[in-house]
Amino acid sequence: MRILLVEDERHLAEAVCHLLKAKKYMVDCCYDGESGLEYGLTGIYDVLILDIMLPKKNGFELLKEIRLHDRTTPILLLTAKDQVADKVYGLDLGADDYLTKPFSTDELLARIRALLRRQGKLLVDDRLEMNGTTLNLSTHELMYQDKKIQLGIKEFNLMSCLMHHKNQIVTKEILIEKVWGYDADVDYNNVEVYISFLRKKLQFIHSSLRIKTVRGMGYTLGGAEG
Amino acid sequence: MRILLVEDERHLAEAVCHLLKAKKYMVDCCYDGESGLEYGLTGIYDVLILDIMLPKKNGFELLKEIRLHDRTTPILLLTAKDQVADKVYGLDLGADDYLTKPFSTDELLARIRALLRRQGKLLVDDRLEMNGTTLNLSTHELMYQDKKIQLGIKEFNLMSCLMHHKNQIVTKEILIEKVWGYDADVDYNNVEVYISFLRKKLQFIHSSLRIKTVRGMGYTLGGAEG
DNA sequence: CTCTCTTTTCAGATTTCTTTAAGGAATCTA
DNA sequence: TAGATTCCTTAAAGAAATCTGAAAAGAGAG
Repeated sequence: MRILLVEDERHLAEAVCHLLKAKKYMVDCCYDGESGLEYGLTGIYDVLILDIMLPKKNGFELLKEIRLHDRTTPILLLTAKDQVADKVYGLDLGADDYLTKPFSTDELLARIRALLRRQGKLLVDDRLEMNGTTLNLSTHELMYQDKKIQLGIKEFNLMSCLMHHKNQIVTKEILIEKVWGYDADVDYNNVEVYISFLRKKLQFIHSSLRIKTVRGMGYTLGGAEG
Repeated sequence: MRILLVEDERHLAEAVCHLLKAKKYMVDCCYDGESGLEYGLTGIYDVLILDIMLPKKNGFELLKEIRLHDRTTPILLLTAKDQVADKVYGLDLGADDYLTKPFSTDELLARIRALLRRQGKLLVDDRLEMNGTTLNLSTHELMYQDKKIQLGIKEFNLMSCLMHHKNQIVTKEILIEKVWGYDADVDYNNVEVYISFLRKKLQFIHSSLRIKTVRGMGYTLGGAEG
């Protein structure tokens, strides 16, 4: 799987590039619209990620020109926050999806997987694993040895967040942001309820993972002993 | 299976279109090179059938431009007479096969089947199999042991899509794209209704397959246990 | 045109997920 | 240890997605 990233903010580009490579994608990165067009037209990419605000040629122009010649490669747009108009315009021009900055890494990866899946392409690294317990990112099944159980969407997001931060403390604020969204107004008790659900399901499949609570701080996912 | 036919002789186009539909292919038809290009580049077709003599943009140009962006979709050329030069030129440009007019219907169908088979889109004997349940791709019959039942075209496309993605989740968006077409504006409920039809038919033949719903995501086809 | 089969639409029933609420347990503080 | 705080768990209300039967609309054959 080869991905083209066109993004002029070096920091962000670097970070995303690193993230994608860690997920076993091959990534090329451009920092302006002109070179983006050049690379984009080669047709060798499985997904294109385009920022809207770009030097030399903005994301819309880029998108338009690429779509003149290539209607199929999935394109993901990155827009600044709250620019709904941009979103609509971009989708009209032929983008397949969009993501507003700032975005979470999970969100980005999920969108990429969705685009690839829609194309019927094989996914790379489609599961998270920890101590023998596996979370299938496309079916949302949690599995340990031969037992598995289906997670709901909230349970799934919670679990994947914990697994991404294995052995680290994850605060309830962070969990709320990942599971309910950036500006959600949700009681802490909701997190507690879902943690409870997850613990039950982990137990059900006899997983060796434990969600430990760190009073006043949050939770950490770890093995049975620690 | 979706086929694009680009042919300006209305009579012939009509006839071929009718023939293919009778064979349960989904067929779209264009009458000139420009719209042919537009449709051809969508990438949703399993086979492209291009006439050489076309208004606005002839078959060779069309072929060339399509092959710039899509090297895999099988292309069958229709040439006027026994123009060996045309044949060679066409194959050089990336066509997969050619047929000289006039041709027999059987001949056309055989070429199409051959192209599809070469792509691995059809199994050797024209059927998809899973856990003892088989879907006959040419008669559209669903069979388990000695019981069988006829599927309609929509039911069939749905079923084959699920069988192609066995044990994976298939979203309603994807099903709509595959069954109703890429730009179809179809309510989710339609998918639900047809899933319901299929479940009834699977039950009728006592198949061991089950269509499991993954709430908020889509469906997956699996064995009885789940 | 009529009949039949397919497809779509609609609406109520059903299932599953989410949130709220409350009592009890655990942990901390003074 | 008493009292305060935080967390756990369960039950039940509320919301949303899905299922499904039936009717309406459409398409094709004769």
